[in-house]
Amino acid sequence: MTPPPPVQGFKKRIDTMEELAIAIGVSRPTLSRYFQDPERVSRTSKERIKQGLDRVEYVPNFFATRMNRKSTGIIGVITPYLNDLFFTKLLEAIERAAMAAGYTVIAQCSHSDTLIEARAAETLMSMNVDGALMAPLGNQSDMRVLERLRSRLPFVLVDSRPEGLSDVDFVGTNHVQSTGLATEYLCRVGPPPVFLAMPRVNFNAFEREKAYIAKMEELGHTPRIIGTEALNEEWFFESHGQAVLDREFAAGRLLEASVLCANDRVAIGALRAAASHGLEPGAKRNGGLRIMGHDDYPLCPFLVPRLSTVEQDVDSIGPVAVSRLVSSIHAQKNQDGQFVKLFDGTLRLRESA
Amino acid sequence: MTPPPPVQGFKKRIDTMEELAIAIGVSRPTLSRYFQDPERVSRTSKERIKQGLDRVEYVPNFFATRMNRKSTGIIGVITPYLNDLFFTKLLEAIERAAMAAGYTVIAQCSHSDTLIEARAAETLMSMNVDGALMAPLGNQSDMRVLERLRSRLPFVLVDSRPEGLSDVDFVGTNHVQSTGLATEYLCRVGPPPVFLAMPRVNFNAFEREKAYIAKMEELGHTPRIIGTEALNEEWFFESHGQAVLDREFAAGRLLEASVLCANDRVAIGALRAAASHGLEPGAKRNGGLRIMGHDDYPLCPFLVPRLSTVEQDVDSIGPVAVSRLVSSIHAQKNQDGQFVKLFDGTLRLRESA
DNA sequence: CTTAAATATGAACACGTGTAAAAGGGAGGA
DNA sequence: TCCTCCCTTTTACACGTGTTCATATTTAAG
Repeated sequence: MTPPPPVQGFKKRIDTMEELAIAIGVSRPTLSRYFQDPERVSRTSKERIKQGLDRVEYVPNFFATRMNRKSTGIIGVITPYLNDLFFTKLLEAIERAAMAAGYTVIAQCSHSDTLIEARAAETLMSMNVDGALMAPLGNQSDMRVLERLRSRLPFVLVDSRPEGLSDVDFVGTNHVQSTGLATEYLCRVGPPPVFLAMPRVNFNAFEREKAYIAKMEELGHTPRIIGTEALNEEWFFESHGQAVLDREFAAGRLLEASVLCANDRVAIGALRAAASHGLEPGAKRNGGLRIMGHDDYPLCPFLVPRLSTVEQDVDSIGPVAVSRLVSSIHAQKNQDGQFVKLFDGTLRLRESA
Repeated sequence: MTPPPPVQGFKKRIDTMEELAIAIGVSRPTLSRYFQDPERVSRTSKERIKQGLDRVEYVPNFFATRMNRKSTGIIGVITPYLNDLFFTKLLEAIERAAMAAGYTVIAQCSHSDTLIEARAAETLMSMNVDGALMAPLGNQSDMRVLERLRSRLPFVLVDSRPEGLSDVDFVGTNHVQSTGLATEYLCRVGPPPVFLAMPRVNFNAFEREKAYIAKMEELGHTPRIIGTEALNEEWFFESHGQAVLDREFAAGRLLEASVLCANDRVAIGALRAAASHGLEPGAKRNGGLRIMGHDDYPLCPFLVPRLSTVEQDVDSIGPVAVSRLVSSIHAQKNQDGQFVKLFDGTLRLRESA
C-alpha cells in the first residue's frame, strides 16, 4: 500500500551554487569560474569540484548566469515558416555553425504571422541576445520591427531582403544569376519558358520574377508570367502550382511549353498537374513540356520525374551569415559598412527539363 | 561628408525599470506589476505608464523577470530532427497550443545526435522551464537524461516512446491500430503486403514492424519484412526506400506485390524506384504493384502517383500533449498516475494503393 | 463631511550568479 | 628564517526585476 520511494536518482539535488560550495568545500566564486572555464581554477580545485559534481545533481541557473555576463552567448534566429524543408535546412545550417562558434541558439518561428514575428523579435531583444539572424516574412513584415533590431544589436538578414531598409547586412542567393541561369538553360534546349509565379509571400518572389523578365528580354524573347492573379499570399505552394497549371492544361494551353517555376514546391504542384493530364515533363517521346524549379528542395531527386532545378547554396548561406554576425558581435564598435553576400545558384539537371 | 545622424527611432532608449520609473514618474514595483498584468495597477497609473512607454524605447529584461517569478512561463520542446515535415507539423501544433495557453516556447533540436539531445535537456533544466515536451531520438537516447527530466519537472513524451522507461506520460499514435489498418486494407484489395522497414532511428520503427506482423498473423498470412539489413540508422529515408526496392525490382522480384512502407518518406523513395522500373503503383492496367505509406506527409496528395497512406493525427497529438503538460504544471503535487493517450490513424486512400 | 473599508503604492529584501578588489597562501631566493 | 612575488581564493558589491508588507491613497458608506 505504501507508494514506493521516488527513484529520482541517488544523487542529492542542489539548487544553488551557494549550497554546492558548502557541499564541496570550495567558495562560490571559484565554482562560478569553474563553470565558465574549468581552467580558470587551480588543478586541485578542479579535481575536487569534478568529484563533488559526480555525487550531486546540480545545474547552474541559466537566467542568473546570463544576466550578469557582459555577453549572453546567445544568437537569436527568426524563421518565417517551419513546414518548408528549405527553411529547415537553412535553420539547421545556422544552428550547427552557431554551436560550432560556441553560441546557444534560440530559434523562434513567425508561423507566417506578422504579429508573431514582432513578438519573437521582442523576445530576442528582451533576452539581450548577442546578435540576431532573421529570415523575414517579407513585405508584410513590420519594418519598424526590423529597424529596431538593426539599431539595437548585431543583425543579419537571411534569404529574403525587404526593400526600403537601408544598411542592413544580408546573406542570400543571387536571384538574378540563379533565375537567369535557369531561364537561359530552358531557352537553349527548347522554347522560351513561361514563368509560374509563387504567392508573393516575400521579396524573393518579386526578385525572381524580375530576374526572369530581364533575362528573357536580354535574350530577345517576350516574357510571360502566369499564376499571379488572385494569389492568396499563403504558403500553400504545391496546390497553387497545381491549380494554375491544371487550368492551363485543361484549356489545352502550355501542353508543350517550358515552365520555369518560382520554386520547387510550386514545381511539385506543376508536376502533379502534368501527370493528371497524362503529360510527362522532360520525356522526349511525349511532347516538349518541360518543368523546372528553384531551390533544390531535398525531395527533387525522388520525384517522378526527377525535378530539374537550381540549387541554392544553403550550406554556405547559413554559415556565412553566422560568421558575419559573430564578427559584428566581436567588433563592439558599429561595424564598418554594410555587408552583402549573394551566392550563385547551381544548375541541377535531372529529368523534368 | 558628415555621416547622417543615426536614425534609430526618435525614442530615448531606457535599459532598466528603475530609469523608466523615474522617467515616467511612478514607482518601480508599480511598473513591475503593470508588465505582468496591466490590470493590477490603478487606471490612472495605467494611462500614465502607457503614455510614457510611447515616448520611450524599453523592453524588460527576460532573464531578470523569469529568475524571480515562481513560474517561468516557459515550455521547453526537444525535437529529434528538423528536415522532416512530420516533425515540423508536430512542432507547429505544439507551439500554437502552447502560445494559446500563454506560454513561451523554447524549442531545441537534437539534430539526430544524442549528445546534442542531452545538452538541450540540460539547457531546458537550467532555464527552469515549467515543463518539457520531448520527441526522443529513440533507442539511442541517453535514458539517464530522460529520467532526469522526468524526475525534475513535468514531462511528456511525444511521438516515440523508448522502452525501459516507467511512468512517463506519452502522447502519440496507436501504431497497432494504424499499421493494422493499412495492413488489413492491403490484404483486402490485393495480395498480402510485404513490409518495407525504415531505419531504426526510433521505437516507432519497431512498433510498426511488430504491428504489421501481428496483423498479418491474425489474418492468417505470412509476414515478410524487407529493408532491415545494413540499416544505416540515419534519417535518409527516401534513398533507403529507393535503394531497397530498386534492388528487388532489378532482380525481378516484388513487381506485382503490395508494399507497406514504414513511413511516407520511405514510400517516396519506393515510388521513385517503381517509376525507374516503369512500374505504376496502383494503376490497374499495369500489374498489381501497390505502395502505401504511413503518416500522411503533406506532399502525399501531390506525388505521382498520389500516395495512399495512414494519417497520424498530428493536430491532436500536439495540443493534447501540451494540455496534459499544462495540467501537470498546475498540479504542483506529483500528478496522479501515468497519462498515455494514443490516437488512431485514418486511412487516406489515393492512387498508389 | 466623516470614517471605515478597500485598494494602490513604496521601501526593503530576495533571487542566483558575475566580477573587481582585497586577502590569503605557497614557492623561491636571500 | 624571512621576505617578496605570483597565483588563488574570498569578501563584497553588482545585476535587473519579483514580492512582501507596512503605509498612503482612494473609494464607499453613513
